[in-house]
Amino acid sequence: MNVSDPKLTKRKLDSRQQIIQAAAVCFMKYGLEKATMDDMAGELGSTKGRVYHHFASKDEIFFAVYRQAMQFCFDAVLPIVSKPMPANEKLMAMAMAHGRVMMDTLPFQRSIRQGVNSYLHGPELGADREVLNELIAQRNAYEDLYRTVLQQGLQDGTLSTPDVAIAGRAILGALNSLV
Amino acid sequence: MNVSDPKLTKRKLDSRQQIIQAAAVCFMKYGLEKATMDDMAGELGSTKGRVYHHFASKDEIFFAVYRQAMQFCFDAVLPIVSKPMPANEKLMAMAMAHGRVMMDTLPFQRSIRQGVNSYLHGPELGADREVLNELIAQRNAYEDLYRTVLQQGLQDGTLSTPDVAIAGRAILGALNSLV
DNA sequence: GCAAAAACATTCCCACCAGTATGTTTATAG
DNA sequence: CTATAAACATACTGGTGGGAATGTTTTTGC
Repeated sequence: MNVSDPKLTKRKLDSRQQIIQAAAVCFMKYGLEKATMDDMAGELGSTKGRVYHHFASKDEIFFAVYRQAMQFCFDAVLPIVSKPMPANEKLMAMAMAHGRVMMDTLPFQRSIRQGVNSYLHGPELGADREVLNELIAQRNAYEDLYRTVLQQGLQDGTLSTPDVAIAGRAILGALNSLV
Repeated sequence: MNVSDPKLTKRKLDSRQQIIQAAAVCFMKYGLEKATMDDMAGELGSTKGRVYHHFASKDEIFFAVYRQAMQFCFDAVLPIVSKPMPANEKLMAMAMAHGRVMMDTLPFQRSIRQGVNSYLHGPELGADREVLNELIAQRNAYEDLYRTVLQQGLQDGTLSTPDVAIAGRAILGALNSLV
């Protein structure tokens, strides 16, 4: 409520951010399940105690990494989407921006690639099911940005394809292959 | 050396084949690392003893699944490659055949998708490094089939693209997204 | 039919890791 | 300066799964 409150929260958030970053690196280096909590702690020269003080479980950490990764993508691409441009140029600009983000935040992007596959298998997760759905929804929203521009291109005549769905798949597939 | 020898080998191979099939199913259902040896054994109504009698380790089983998966792909696509056709038609036929194989041998294809990511992480593997390289080489050889046809299409004029490498990526990305 | 080996099943071991419990330090509040 | 809570570190536990050791049955070669 007084001036110390935001300072405290900032410290807390900074520490969380460090952990998320380290987790992303470990997920990329060792893989989703092979990366241990000790690995993450070691990555920041700490111990598990610190990690579990900020996150309840390994899953929760991965979710945080996922959110961060998607945030990076949205931050880079959304500004371009809102700009008035011919659809073909816009699509290119979006793809370029996407590529840049992939390079700049590689640990995060590779982590979520692994995670999507890993977390879809098995009926585990229990209460986290809703969180998972939220993250999947975010990814669909991001991919829809590209599909929307593709549609615009068909209407303004700057793009053409026999099949919209297939073309969308191909574009997303090509983009993701950059990882 | 006599007539019983091939019969014995056939029984052995059949059992191995059953295990490989069950392993592929488990890999798809539970994921690469989450699938346990007991899962595979349970899938065929047996126990670990049987599995470890035919395979030395979990890795070795995965390698067998990988080989099988690639074999399915080659068997389906190679006959088309050797046929005399215009490149654009040939590419379509190959893609169709690829799609069919994906549907027919889904457990295998999904397994190797997971495995490639999983086995690239970490400097483990030790002596299996060479086996891994062999499998990667096989996959590259398969993808080269598509790139080659793409090149042919550029030469005979039935296909056109600004950038061969990018187009190749896009095609493979689209094909793999079918999984 | 009878050794011998292959094809299994059963049982056990132990390394590993997520998560917990508890101790210790550091910062904040009053 | 003190008590109080947050931010860590340390030490421990429980379950799990890969793989080995060992037993049992079935097949094969003679």
